[in-house]
Amino acid sequence: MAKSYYITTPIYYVNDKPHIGHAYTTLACDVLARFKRLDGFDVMFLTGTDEHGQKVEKAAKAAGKSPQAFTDEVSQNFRRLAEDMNYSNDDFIRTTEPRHEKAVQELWRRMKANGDIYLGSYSGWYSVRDEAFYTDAEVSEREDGQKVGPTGAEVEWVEEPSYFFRLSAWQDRLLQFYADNPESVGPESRRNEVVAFVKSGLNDLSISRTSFDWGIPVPDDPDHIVYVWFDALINYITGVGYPDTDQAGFQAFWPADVHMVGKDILRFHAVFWPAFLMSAGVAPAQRVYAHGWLLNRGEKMSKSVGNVLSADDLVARYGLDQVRYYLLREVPFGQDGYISHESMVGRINSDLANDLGNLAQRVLSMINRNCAAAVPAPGPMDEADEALLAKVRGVLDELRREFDRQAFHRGLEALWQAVGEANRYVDAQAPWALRKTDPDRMNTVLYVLADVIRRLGILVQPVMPGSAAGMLDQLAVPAEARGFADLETALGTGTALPKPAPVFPRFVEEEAAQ
RNA sequence: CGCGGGGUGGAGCAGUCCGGUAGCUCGUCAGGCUCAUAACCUGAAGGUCGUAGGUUCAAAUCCUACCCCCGCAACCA
Repeated sequence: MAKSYYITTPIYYVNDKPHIGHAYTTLACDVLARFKRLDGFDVMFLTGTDEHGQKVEKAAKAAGKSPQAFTDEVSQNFRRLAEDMNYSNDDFIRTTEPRHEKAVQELWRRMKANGDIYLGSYSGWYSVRDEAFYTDAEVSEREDGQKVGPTGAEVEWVEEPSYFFRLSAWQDRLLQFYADNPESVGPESRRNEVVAFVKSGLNDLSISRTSFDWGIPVPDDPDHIVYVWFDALINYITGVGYPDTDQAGFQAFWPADVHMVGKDILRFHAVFWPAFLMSAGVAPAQRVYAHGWLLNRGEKMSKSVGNVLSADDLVARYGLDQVRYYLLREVPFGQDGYISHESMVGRINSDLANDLGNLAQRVLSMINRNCAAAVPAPGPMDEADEALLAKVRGVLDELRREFDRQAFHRGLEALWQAVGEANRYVDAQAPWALRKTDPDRMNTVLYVLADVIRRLGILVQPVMPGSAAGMLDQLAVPAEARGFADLETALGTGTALPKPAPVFPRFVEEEAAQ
């Protein structure tokens, strides 16, 4: 039976316009999903949209639509993003689907049956203008005696009945869980934050609302709507068939291998979510990984500053695979990192066009011209040949190691070290000189290089599926011979090859606008 | 007494947990090659590792104090 791998993105709030941050998170998942598929895993890759809540209800009203019609429409933005970015998600979940309502209500019932849900009342300083509750510390008194929130908006003390999750009772079991599962939260610095937070004590969590309607009704108490975060997290098990836990999908894929999240929503995923699951008798996910922010030239992207980058624009300008490569290579995944036009052009021209693209082009051109446009038959291998092949063969294990801990930049670095070796080998062997002095040796060198390019092409597929396919097409590698298992075998000889064409164009700056 | 991240050659970073030749990418300069997308390869210059003390045979790495930068309202990955 194939090993299984289940990876999820957060579900995105429909009210948002997709931006580079959404693209980034899902990209990371897509690369892991593709990597695992090529590595022989049975993969489930889930993304989707979070569609309930007061804000959606209001936005729908403002648009003159029913919430369902409204979400039907705007959730398309995220489906389109998935297509534009060439994501390979296996499913796209919406929290408004019947299967999800069923899962949420069932999980709720089980948690309640276990005594972890009780009815209480939720109170706090509420600002109608901000639509938010504030703590005592955030509220101050104006000269006229009116209480105001941190934004200056007037707040009032409100109280409404609410169901609570007994999170406070889960502190010790959560700490035990983290201790028993050191990989359950990454990167390590985030894990430390989470553990520190839990150690500092946990309050019970309000998990229902009565002030609006757009959401999933609480079982047996339809005046209450399930709080959006509770609702949203459950999508991860809905996606694999919960509550039907006997079903093959659930059996194979749960607990999930990775929940990929932005650092801002780590607490929900690393504290609340495992507690919910354990309460219902379901195993928590094996790992939650919180990545950093992309900073536009060092500044945080925000709507108010107006410097939010869209994935579409970047792709239109630089190319899809270029953007996919750049985002994962330039920024260490667990940290915040700068992105800029200059560094993008640097990566495109140095790494892609000069190093990898040109390697393929120079080798394929020589084969095309000097080997009758077919893969040449090698003679005996010498030490240099073996050394290069050994280096390239070793990359897969490095990729496995680095990608399994979400260190994409490290994995790509290892891959590019092999590219560098290959370019040095070309210079050292100088096949263009061998053409006159020792054609047999030239054939061997070009064969080795062709096989190296094939291997690099296979390895780079998860990150740049389209461009990798282009490289492999030029070596006439059949579609069914492009998995990691095919790295066990060598390139066949004698195959006729098409005329080579550059795979990674250089980025040329446009002339300054007149 | 807020919290967190960070200060390493021109730029961006690794190394700091487990002290012992300061490494990588880009850039700059010089040279080589000419197969290739003006690409590739080699070499060089350039850092008293924020500051000041301390521990040690030895500190970027451990300890103490201090200085500086960034984030910590909302939107949001």
